[in-house]
Amino acid sequence: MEKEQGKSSVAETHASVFKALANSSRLKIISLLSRHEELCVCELEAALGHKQPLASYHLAVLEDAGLITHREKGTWSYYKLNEERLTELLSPQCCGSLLK
Amino acid sequence: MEKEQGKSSVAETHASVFKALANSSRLKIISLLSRHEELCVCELEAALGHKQPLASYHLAVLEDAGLITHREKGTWSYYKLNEERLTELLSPQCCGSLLK
DNA sequence: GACAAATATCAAAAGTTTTTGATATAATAC
DNA sequence: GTATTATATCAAAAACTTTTGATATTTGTC
Repeated sequence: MEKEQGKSSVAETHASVFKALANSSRLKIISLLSRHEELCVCELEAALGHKQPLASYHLAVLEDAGLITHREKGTWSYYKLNEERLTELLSPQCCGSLLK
Repeated sequence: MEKEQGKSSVAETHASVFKALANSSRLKIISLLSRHEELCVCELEAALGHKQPLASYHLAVLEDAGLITHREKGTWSYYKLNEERLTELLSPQCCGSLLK
């Protein structure tokens, strides 16, 4: 997905991260990744009960927001949580209930 | 606005708070309220450059999410930040750049 | 009580995000 | 090289959110 830039105000910058968090499937992905180090699309797809393009879409949104990263190995894509970014954003309490 | 209930999972509950935060006008309201103790709709409306119904709409979304409260005095409504709720949700770093 | 001001609420329009199904690409197994 | 599997991307449809303008309600002032 595009590395769209040009957001200006503090409010806009923050709003775009909260947008990425504002969806329960994406929060489930974050939670799954917090317990698994790395997961590929087909594992997440299965865990969420989503069709593959939908899983890929949510992963792209999260990656765009800098909340996850991925590496490719053959035809596989392994996604990984950017836990640092998340803990610099959310309170320990909130991380405690979201991650784990 | 309605006190809609029935959200189930942790992910859904969290997603609904992040939805409220996922909009730059609402983050501006939060920021304004963090420096003013209380503001009425017409002050926020002016500060944001919004029409009155739009300001009321965003305030209702924030209040629904438990991020602000209000009291009425005559025909006026004074809105106030629920700073506790915000600091239990967001990191000190994030509060630092959002509030103030 | 007529008038104006502050707010809420409503329904429709405009805009955005999510979901779907189809297709493309690349790697691996036969 | 054919088939299969994992993924991405696309365009259209469905769902949802935001914005608007109109109107209603309540309170305070003359």
